Amino acid sequence: MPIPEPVEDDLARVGGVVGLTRLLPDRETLALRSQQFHALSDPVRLKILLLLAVQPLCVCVIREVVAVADSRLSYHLNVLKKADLIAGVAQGNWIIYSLTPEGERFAAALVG
Amino acid sequence: MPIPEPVEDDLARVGGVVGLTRLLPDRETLALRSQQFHALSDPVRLKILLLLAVQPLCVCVIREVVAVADSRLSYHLNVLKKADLIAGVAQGNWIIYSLTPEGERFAAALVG
DNA sequence: GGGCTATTTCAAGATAGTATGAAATGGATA
DNA sequence: TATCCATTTCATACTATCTTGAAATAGCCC
Repeated sequence: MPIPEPVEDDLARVGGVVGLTRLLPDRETLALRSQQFHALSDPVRLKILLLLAVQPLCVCVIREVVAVADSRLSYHLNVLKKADLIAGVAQGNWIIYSLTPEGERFAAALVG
Repeated sequence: MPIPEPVEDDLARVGGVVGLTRLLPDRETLALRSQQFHALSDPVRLKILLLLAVQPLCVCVIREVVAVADSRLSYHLNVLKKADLIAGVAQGNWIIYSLTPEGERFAAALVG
């Protein structure tokens, strides 16, 4: 395979195509990361993450701020939950959501 | 609207629902960020970003490592390009892709 | 110019993600 | 128990994203 020279020189230094391939994370890690990024690929979910970065909130408050239908909000909360970015604990009739450690990491990167 | 007490106390401190709403970025910023996250929500694109974090590469080398069809690779490169995470410069018959500053930011966050 | 190569573009179908409203769940209160 | 309220679940329609193979583009070399 012919390769442009400036690329070829550096490529040799990292062990060629084989060397590059070895630098990549395994399939599971890539799947996990892409799931996390997917969870943040929507403005509604991004808002939720940023809100929970301020403080834990019940669904009722989140709904007021984000202004979407109940079922839609629930759907997006679930996407974030499945990506392990947020978690909810029942408190009487309410559910209070907060960021997981992973969620904190992303929120911090997003703000900073 | 009734609110669970532990939430209500903190909520008052940040200015209630109105205060929370003001903390959120504007629509364009949210759209930009969600586009960036979407661009990274796929294992193939994640691989590409990580590869380009090592060094600039032509499509031919990326294809070897990622092992997908030409048109499919081109599609994913374009998603990353539209999100302004990578950029390509033609070099003779090749196109050499590298990370943009934004792409570097994400790659660094991903590795660290 | 003619042929070769790297990469992109296009159109089509296949798949995945999202919105919506109605119904279900489950805790609280009386 | 009956009722109310916050939230989720479900079914369905809709929309966006992805894959595939074939064709197009554009630079290089003879």
